[in-house]
This record gives sequence, C-alpha cells and structure tokens, in this order.
Amino acid sequence: MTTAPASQFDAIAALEDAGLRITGQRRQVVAAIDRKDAGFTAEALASELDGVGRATVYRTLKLLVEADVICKLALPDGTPMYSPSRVEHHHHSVCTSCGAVEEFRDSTVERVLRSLNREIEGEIIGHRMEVFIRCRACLISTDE
Amino acid sequence: MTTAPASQFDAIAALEDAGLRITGQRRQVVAAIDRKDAGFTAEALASELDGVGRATVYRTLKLLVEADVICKLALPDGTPMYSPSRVEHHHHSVCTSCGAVEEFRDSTVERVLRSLNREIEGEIIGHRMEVFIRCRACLISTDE
DNA sequence: GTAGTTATTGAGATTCAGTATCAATTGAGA
DNA sequence: TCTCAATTGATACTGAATCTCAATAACTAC
Repeated sequence: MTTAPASQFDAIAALEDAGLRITGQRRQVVAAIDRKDAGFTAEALASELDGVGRATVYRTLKLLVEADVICKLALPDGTPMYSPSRVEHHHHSVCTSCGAVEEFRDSTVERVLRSLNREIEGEIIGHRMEVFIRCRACLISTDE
Repeated sequence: MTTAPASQFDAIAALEDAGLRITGQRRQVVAAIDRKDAGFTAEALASELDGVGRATVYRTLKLLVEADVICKLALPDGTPMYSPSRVEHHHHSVCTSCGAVEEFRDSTVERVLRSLNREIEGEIIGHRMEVFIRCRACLISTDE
C-alpha cells in the first residue's frame, strides 16, 4: 500500500470519494497526468489539453492536490510544479534541469520535526521539504 | 560569528562587497527590513516605503537574498515571504497566522541529506525546508 | 570640487500563475 | 427521462514579479 501506483483509476476514485462529479474534462486531466513521468507545470498541462479550458485545468489540479493524488511543489526560484503522488507520506527531490521528481520517505525528517516540537513554543501544523538535485541523466548529458 | 545580528550595517556592507552602489533607496529598504521582527511580503514593504519605487524594492530584495542577508520563503499556499537572516545555515518555522519567522539549525536536517546522498543517483545541489506552525501568541489569542 | 562613466531608479507596460464571474452546459440521482 | 446543482469555459481580473528606457545619481579619476 505504500507504493501502489496512483493510476488514473485511483485518481478518479479519489474524486468520486470526495463527492465530485466525474466529467470528461476531469478524465482528460487525470489521463494526461497519468502519462507524465516527471514534474510538470499547470500551464504546460493546460496547453497540452486542447479540449479542456485553462480554468478547468487549474481547478482540477487543485482538487487533485486536495485529494492527495498529486503534489504541488516548487523549484528553487519558486516556479510551481506538480507531480503525481505515489508514496503515502513523502518528500521530493526535484531535478532542476529536467524536472524529474522522485519521492522519498525518510524517517529522519520526522525526527527533525519531533525534536523541533520540543524546541518550538507553538503547534506544528505542517512542513515542506524539497531537495534539489541534478539527476544522473542530466549529469551525463550536460558534459562528460 | 554564527549569531551575529544581520544589522543594517552588515547588509550595506554585503551590498558593497558585491560591488554595488549604496543608494538612498537601498538604505531605506535595508533600514525598513532591519525594523522588522517577523516575516514580511515584498508588497507590504513596498507600500511602506513611499519614497522608493516598487520595482526598486523588488530589485533590492533580490540582491539581499543573493547576498544572504535575507531569506525568501513561502507559506503553505505559496505566498512568498521574506525574513531577515541572522543565523548562518538554517531553516525556518513560519507562523501561518501572524507571519512570525523563527530560524533554527538542526543537524538532523543535514543528516537527512547525507542519507539521501547515498540513495539518490545524482548530485544534490540544494534543499528547502520550512515548518509551518501556529506560534504561542497566536494559539493564546485565537482561543487558547 | 568637477566631470564623466555607468549603475541605478521609477513609471508604466508586460508576463506569469492563478482566481473570479456568470451564462451555458452536463452529470447523476430520482 | 427529468431535474437541478455541479461544472465548464471565455474572459476579465488579481497579485507577484520582471522588463523597458529615459532620467538620475554614485562612485572614480582627475
């Protein structure tokens, strides 16, 4: 259950579970995301889906983020990216050259939060961790 | 040297070190940031500094981020925030209610990266970690 | 101090990501 | 099949940030 692929099926099911209608447009968005194997921007997805309006793409992405089917993350410069989410509770490594996103679980991150919990006067309500990398393929292709 | 306050003086010096001119506008921006004790948005800073153009505020913020005098971070919804940087290598906890930013160093974060380094096929070139909290003051004021 | 070069500034236009509006459409339960 | 609320999409809008370019002002050299 930790590595169950977030197939098109799951995403649609997640939307249904949320009491939402399954429209042709939503199917198209989900199918397009399912074809991705790297991070993508909302705008790229929108221009790729000619039959679906821009606003609808953004709305659907938001619904999918809320349903935990995809993740929204950001490059170092703040450029927003989306990535299908296949692992339950995880963080991301993003290749800044090609946009490839890997998910990783690391119990150490949770340990950071626990130790922080003792230090901080307040309630931890969330966190974000992103690691920026240059992936193997990009290292090779660029030079040497 | 780890906890030297990033006073106005330091920020100006950092700009000078970068070979930049010290203009009245840059002084005003730095002075205004120095007065802050919480995170702030670029827009808030801009509207607070009547004598300085919006574009200049943004340009100066960018320079200060590059000079490591301030940090750019983001709320969970992506709202960009800036915060004076007083600790060398650190991460942030941001109160999502009042915008208060605390810096913390946690060696555990570095440990996460080291373990990741072994897992990942590629080169780690950076990371970002933000912890979102509800600070003590906000917990009390809202409804204890 | 003055002059000259060159970085910097600011008003406003522009981009980019994302949201709001609202009439027309359509999914899905009855 | 009917009905009605959810959804869509064209378009206008917001907010963050950048670009343009003529006018201005810092440094440097004299």
